[in-house]
Amino acid sequence: MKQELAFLIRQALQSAFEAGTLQQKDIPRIDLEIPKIVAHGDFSTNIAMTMAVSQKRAPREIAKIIIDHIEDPDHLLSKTQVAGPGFINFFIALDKWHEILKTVPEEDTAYGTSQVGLGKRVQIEFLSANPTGPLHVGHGRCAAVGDTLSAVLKAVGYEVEKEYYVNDSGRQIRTLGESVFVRYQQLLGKTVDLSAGNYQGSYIKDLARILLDQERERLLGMPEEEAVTLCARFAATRILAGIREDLVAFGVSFGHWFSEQSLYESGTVQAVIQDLKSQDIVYEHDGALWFRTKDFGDEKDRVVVRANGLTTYFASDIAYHKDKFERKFDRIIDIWGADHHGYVPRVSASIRAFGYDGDRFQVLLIQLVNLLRDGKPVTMSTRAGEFVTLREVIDEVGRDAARFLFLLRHYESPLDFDLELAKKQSNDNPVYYVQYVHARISNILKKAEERGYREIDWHDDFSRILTLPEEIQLIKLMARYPDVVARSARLMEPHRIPFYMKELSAAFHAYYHDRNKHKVVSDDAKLSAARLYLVSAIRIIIRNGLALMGVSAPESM
RNA sequence: GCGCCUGUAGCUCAGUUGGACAGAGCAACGGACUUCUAAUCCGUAGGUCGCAGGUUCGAAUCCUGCCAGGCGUACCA
Repeated sequence: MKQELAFLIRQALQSAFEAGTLQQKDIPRIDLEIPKIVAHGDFSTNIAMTMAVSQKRAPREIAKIIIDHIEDPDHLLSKTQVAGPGFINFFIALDKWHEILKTVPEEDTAYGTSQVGLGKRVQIEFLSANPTGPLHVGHGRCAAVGDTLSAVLKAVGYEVEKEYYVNDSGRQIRTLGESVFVRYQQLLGKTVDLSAGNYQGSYIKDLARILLDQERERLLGMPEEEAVTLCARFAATRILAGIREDLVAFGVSFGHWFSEQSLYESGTVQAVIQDLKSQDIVYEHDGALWFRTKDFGDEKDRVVVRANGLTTYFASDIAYHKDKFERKFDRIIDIWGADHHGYVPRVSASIRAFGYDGDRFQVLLIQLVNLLRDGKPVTMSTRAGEFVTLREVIDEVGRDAARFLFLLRHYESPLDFDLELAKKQSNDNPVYYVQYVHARISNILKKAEERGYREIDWHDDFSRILTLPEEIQLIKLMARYPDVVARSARLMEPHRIPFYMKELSAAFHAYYHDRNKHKVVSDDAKLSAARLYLVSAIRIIIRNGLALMGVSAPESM
């Protein structure tokens, strides 16, 4: 509809140019927005004002000329007007809105989807929590945002691949192994203590106990190095399995799990370093091997191989991102916690150093979650073992509420997550407000079915029946949904979905509530059919939107 | 010090790429259940959009400088 209107305006400009009523210029970009005030029409454009300078004429004059040149063979518009300093307001003909209502149940689960992604392949890597401890609340936000963004991108026609990068190599894994080995020895009566750098959480003890059951005292007879390696591998595998279970409970699935260790085992990291050497992108200094990231936009050069011969985390990340590009994605999106933001320039630099198009790579930085309990901050640290797990949150608050709450904020804003509040609020939580719409409509449809109304097909009479301002308002809101999804995808802002859902829900609840004025199922069969069609369409959008968020749509509550 | 993010109603937050008188939920106050489910609805009240300049027809939005908070600034991951 917006596109149709933009097309009409473009044609009007063209014909004004040809008629000489406006000076021939390039046709500018046409911005159409939905005015806040109903009296300002369904769409509004500031085109006349932006053209005022180049045309050297008053905006209102230009607006008038454009309107005079608009040809509208399909009768899309019912009214146009020049307003304020030079806005052109457009009023869409009523039956055009009804045409959109008609399409909602026809398109059903596809309503809201589009093809703007053109089938391009996008890879989205998110969460990627180290397998050194269970997922905690902060991870929940990344998981919810990443998963919903994936769904949104898929809805607008991208081919989306979700990936989890498993940091199963390096020092933190070794530390994990050491921690477990200490606990294991303690269980066997040895007097060894955890060092400050070790993982303190009680889950380490649990892992040691399971290990003891499996291996008995076998590890004591091994060289320590070997025992720690065994502990590390055992623990990481076990923890990763737990993470997968938590993600199942949270409703998040990944198409690919990419192991950091595999980059070493296949020799990829070493090959990449050789490659860098031959291209003179790295140099030696103080015994270490440095990447010339500064030449590619980073503030300074970065170490790839330390003086002690060990590679840095950056080394495998270079190899990893090179691998991503070699997998020929059109777009590569990384979602990281904001505490990693200093890392962005060096990864981007490494990508450009290989000659890849840096614009195809984007990083979304999710601001951190501040966990509160009764308004007081709870400090979280995986290492110190002080954290609230995602699993606990799912169990206490529920998956639907948790996902909704995580999405209800722009990802660039820090999020205060108060556990007690989340539980207390569970009754006036926005997620129930939206789900309640689905339940209410489901109930109406059930009742209607008892009275003989089955699947209702569109009838052209409906556009003459559904004419109450509230009904038109609802239809206009429904018509906006595909735009909301497209916009959410383009800006990579999943929070737009729940905000829209709340708005649509509010409009429905208000409509539903005034049952004296417009009860859906009444004695008037035609009217009932039309309104049943309307509410069915609303239910479809609620269901589709909740699906994008990974939130269930209950039949009853 | 430098870099990234944030600052909008008492609280939690939106704000359609610079538009018309700044919006919602919660909290406060006053109302609505003989129902297609009140997990709902209607109304009242509440703002110097952190501060100060600048850009222009027009700024919460863009630029500059301050102020405040968070995060980062390793041959850690």
